[in-house]
Amino acid sequence: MEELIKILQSKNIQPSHQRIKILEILEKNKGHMNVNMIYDELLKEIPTISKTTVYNTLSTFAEKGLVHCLTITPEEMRYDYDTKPHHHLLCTQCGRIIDVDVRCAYADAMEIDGHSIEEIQGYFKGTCKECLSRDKAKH
Amino acid sequence: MEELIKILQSKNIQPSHQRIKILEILEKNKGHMNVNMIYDELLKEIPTISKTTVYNTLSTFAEKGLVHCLTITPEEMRYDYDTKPHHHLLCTQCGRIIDVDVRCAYADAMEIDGHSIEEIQGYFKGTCKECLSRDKAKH
DNA sequence: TTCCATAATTAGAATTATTATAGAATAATA
DNA sequence: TATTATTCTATAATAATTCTAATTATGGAA
Repeated sequence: MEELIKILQSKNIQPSHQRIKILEILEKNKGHMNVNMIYDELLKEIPTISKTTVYNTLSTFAEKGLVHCLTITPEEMRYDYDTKPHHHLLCTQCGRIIDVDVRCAYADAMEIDGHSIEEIQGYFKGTCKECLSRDKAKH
Repeated sequence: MEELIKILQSKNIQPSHQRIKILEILEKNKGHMNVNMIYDELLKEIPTISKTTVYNTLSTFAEKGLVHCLTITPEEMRYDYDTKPHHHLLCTQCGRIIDVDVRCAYADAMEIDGHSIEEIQGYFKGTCKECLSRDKAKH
């Protein structure tokens, strides 16, 4: 709790009740949640929470570098609390988004072809190993 | 014209009037068009074209491997007629999506961490060199 | 050519993520 | 306490995409 507040303050974000709870959810469910997942979790603790607040808070978090926005699934935004450079696999069978630790030559590059780089997004579409072995078991 | 038909047939796509015109537009405007850009171009030639047809056709093209879908701009899908592996830069200033020819170690990989890979998407967010030099000129 | 079956196209409605807006609640400050 | 700024909420607006049902085009067979 105290730690969460410190994290917010270190990023110049005023630690409101809602923001602390949203950060807490991101800490717990290290994953790639979308707004609805976060909203549903929040409802358990703050029944009056508004979805707009979730959107606003996540925008603020993204601006201040507390989360990364993932545009992987075309229909919705995902939020990644892990801001270290890494890639993702979107499993086309089970729909999960899985971290992939690739050694990307451009991970720390500041420019490429004369363009300046602020952010790298890399992801794969395919079938995750769990789905692969489940498929195999069927034969 | 004949060539466009051959391209469609080689991918097992029936060459209808609409599909040929859409392919023609993709050939001409090698870029990363969204549905509205394609739709607006089409209107000049087929005033009765339906936006649903554009969506359906592009889905078909993507299924058959004629185009790649780019989920870079969060608000809309982009379609890339260049299906050779390459990356993209989204310029946060002018909004353009620019091809970036990176030598990615995973470009031809079939699997990673035990997951099987069907598709790779890599892109950068930053400022393109044109915007950079325009900014410099101002000082 | 004419008929038939199938696939493609169309228009409009439905869905859904996200943003905009404006008022209410809360916190900060003096 | 009074004032002010910030945050939060509910609702409406926007816009991309999908769904649906009816219409039209297409290719093959008689």
